[in-house]
Amino acid sequence: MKIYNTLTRMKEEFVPREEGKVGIYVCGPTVYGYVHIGNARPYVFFSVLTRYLRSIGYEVNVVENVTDVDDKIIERANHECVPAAQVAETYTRAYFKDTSALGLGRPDTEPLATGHIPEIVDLCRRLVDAGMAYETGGSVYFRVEKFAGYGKLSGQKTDQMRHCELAREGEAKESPLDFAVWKAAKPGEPSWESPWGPGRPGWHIECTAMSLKYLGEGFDIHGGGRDLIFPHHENEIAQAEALSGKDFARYWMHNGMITSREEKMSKSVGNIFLLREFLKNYDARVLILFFAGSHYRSPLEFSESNLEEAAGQLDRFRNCFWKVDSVLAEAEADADASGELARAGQELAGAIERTEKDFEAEMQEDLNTAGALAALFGLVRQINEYAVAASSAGRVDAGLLGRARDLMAGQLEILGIVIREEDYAETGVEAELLELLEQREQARGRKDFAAADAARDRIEAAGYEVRDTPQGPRLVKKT
RNA sequence: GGCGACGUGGCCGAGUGGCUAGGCAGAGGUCUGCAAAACCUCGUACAGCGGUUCGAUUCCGCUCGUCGCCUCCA
Repeated sequence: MKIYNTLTRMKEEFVPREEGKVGIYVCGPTVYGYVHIGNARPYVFFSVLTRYLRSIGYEVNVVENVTDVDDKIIERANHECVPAAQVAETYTRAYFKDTSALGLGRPDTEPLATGHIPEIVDLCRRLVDAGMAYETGGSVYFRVEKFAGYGKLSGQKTDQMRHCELAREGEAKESPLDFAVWKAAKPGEPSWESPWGPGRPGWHIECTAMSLKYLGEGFDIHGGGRDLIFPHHENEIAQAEALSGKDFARYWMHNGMITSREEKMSKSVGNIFLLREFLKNYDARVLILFFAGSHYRSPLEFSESNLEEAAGQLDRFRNCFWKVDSVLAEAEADADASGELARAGQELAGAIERTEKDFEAEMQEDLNTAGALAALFGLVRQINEYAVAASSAGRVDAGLLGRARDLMAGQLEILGIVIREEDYAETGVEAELLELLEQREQARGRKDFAAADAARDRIEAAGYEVRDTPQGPRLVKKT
């Protein structure tokens, strides 16, 4: 398959380090607040990538970190007058809870920065020993000018950077470009013992340490949001490659930003929407479809109308599953079709083949989920068409229709969408509603449509749609 | 100032040197008492200006516009 590699700015054929195996490191959150929609995009996207790679036979190991010690966390803790560790713990727990609610499972390993202090200190020490970093005032800084490859990921040239010439208070860096790998602790800050006195990791070093620990030098894919390219990922590369001289990661994948009101969703702009709030109002799958509807590298506008559109797509899939189940339940199984049904069957068989091929081709092309989705909708149409023919013929090629449904379900699952019977099933409906439905039928029988509609309104108020089919009225749960 | 991306029909959003994206909304039709669901038909779009080409929305250049990064950020 092809993957766009930020490092080379090209789509490249994906060749893993070790045949059949893929190691992926994704930059997870810094836990100083609740996860917002923008944070959710990489989480969702890299889970799609993972499932896709597994579906084509790779053994995938995904590591997604949690940075639970950082300036932002300390800032927030000071602001709220609570220990930093408490802030980190609160939001780490919330992060697991909120993202789990997306129903996408978990990465294989989710290491915490604070659980890897020895590895981080060791990395810092080796950088100092190699002359790539230096200690001053209890902090350790990376000597950017000593690393020739600096800027290769972001395309930044060190001499062109617009940087603050003034060192911040307490910083005595040799060059403004240098960045902290270890920060001396100020009173009251969380700290760990180190050869340079009590301190804590700088931002960036935790990702280098943990990715190397869990995936090793030269692992396959490193991912995260575009906004991490510089300085975060650039610095990760510097820290790792300054020591080994070897490539740190082979492919760098970056998702585009979620925007809101045409601007990047970020706390500083004040246009964030929390994932937990979203999930109160929408099905998680609406968000997943919303993301899948555009290419992962493109910016994507988070808006009510765009979400409604995704919700409509979810409904379309759901209705298709409902129709398949209805037909399989109500039509007589008969693989020997003739006439109209035979023709529809042939078209469906063709659609199955085509969808399989198209979906695959789209995913192979740098995970073009929007194209893959389009392929799926083509299958939906063909399934619906077949269902109409089968329903009116009263016969169905159950094997064929079942294959179509399984293909649809399997591909949707790769994208992160699972549609279950309970999403539309009539089972478990309260007797009262069935009673109302019966009343409606009787009213319709005597052409008392006012009464029939009143009964339907009450059913709908209870959360069900009434769909009249050739086999009689059916109830379908509303979304 | 430097680096990078993008500008597609009413909206969202793929893609391509010549051949239907898809979804939503809209119009008409089929079915239906109505509705819902579904199916059928309908829109000939690619910011502007040049250039390359037999032919460009697709390649190149310029202009305009939007956005991201260069500071914390998914």
